[in-house]
Amino acid sequence: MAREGQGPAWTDPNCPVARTVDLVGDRWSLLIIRDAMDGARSFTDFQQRTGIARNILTERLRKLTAHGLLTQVDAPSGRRRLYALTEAGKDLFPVVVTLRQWGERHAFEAGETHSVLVDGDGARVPDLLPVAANGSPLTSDTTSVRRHA
Amino acid sequence: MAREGQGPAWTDPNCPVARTVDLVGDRWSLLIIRDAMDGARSFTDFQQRTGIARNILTERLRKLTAHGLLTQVDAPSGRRRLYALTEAGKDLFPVVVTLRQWGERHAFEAGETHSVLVDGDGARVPDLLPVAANGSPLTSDTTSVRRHA
DNA sequence: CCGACTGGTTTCATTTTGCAACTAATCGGG
DNA sequence: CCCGATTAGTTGCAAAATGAAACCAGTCGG
Repeated sequence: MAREGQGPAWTDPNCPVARTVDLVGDRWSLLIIRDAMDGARSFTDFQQRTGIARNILTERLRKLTAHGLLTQVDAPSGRRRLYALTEAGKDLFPVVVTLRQWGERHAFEAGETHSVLVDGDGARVPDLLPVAANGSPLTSDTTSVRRHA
Repeated sequence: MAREGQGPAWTDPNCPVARTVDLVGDRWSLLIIRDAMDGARSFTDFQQRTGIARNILTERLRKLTAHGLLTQVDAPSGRRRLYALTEAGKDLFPVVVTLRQWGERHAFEAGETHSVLVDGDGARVPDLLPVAANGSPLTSDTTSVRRHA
């Protein structure tokens, strides 16, 4: 692994975007999180849903666990180990939702079908949009990054 | 490259999350997008801000351009080529914001400082939270994915 | 014409990923 | 109690992605 004893080893230590990407910005982690949010619990659940190679899955589950996004819990009956999202893991929900909504808008051709996220009433979840403190919509043009708050 | 002539080659063709991750879910693409949103335009802008290897940057800029997230524009004066976000690229803003906000909440120790996203008035942008059609807050426990809408 | 700068490309070493086969522990019957 | 299936990995190896560094061509300012 890395990032242990001393050095941060972050790609860009004081940018929150970069730190998050360091933790979940690879080809599989976010799909594992997505499946966990959709009810996946066991090693084979994740393996079958994502199609990830087993050794890589092992490594990702360990990494996500090590960074506090997943925990291992003992199954109620039997001795199989199951994985569950921690609070930090569940808190990635807005990230997964915005990724999904962007994909729905831009990664499908006109006629293609795709899965849809719905609330408890079966209604489609509305698009998430950043707003200012006063409620007006924001874009990258109307915001800026202030270094080192 | 790949994903051209015929075969989809998507990791999970009918999941919008997976398609988005296929396009921008690598170590660098989202940081390039982040920097573009923060004003980066030229090859060396991106290279210096991210620290990415030059050959990889070349490849990423081409990939993002090929998929319609960036465009190349000729500079007003001189003949340098510049990159700008397309509408689809700008539309990743909510993704970058949620990644940033998650990082702020979970990827920093108590005392650490980090950059902050502010609106035109200099006020911190409020946390983005998925809500149902009726306005009530949503989590992964109160939503579900309906296959193939 | 000179030297610096920009936007790459090329080469090569290192890492990461993926596949497939193998293993160890449990589980469900019969 | 033994058999075969299932689960959760591990191991070895090949293929692909990444990174560092050197190289190169076309401006640009003087």
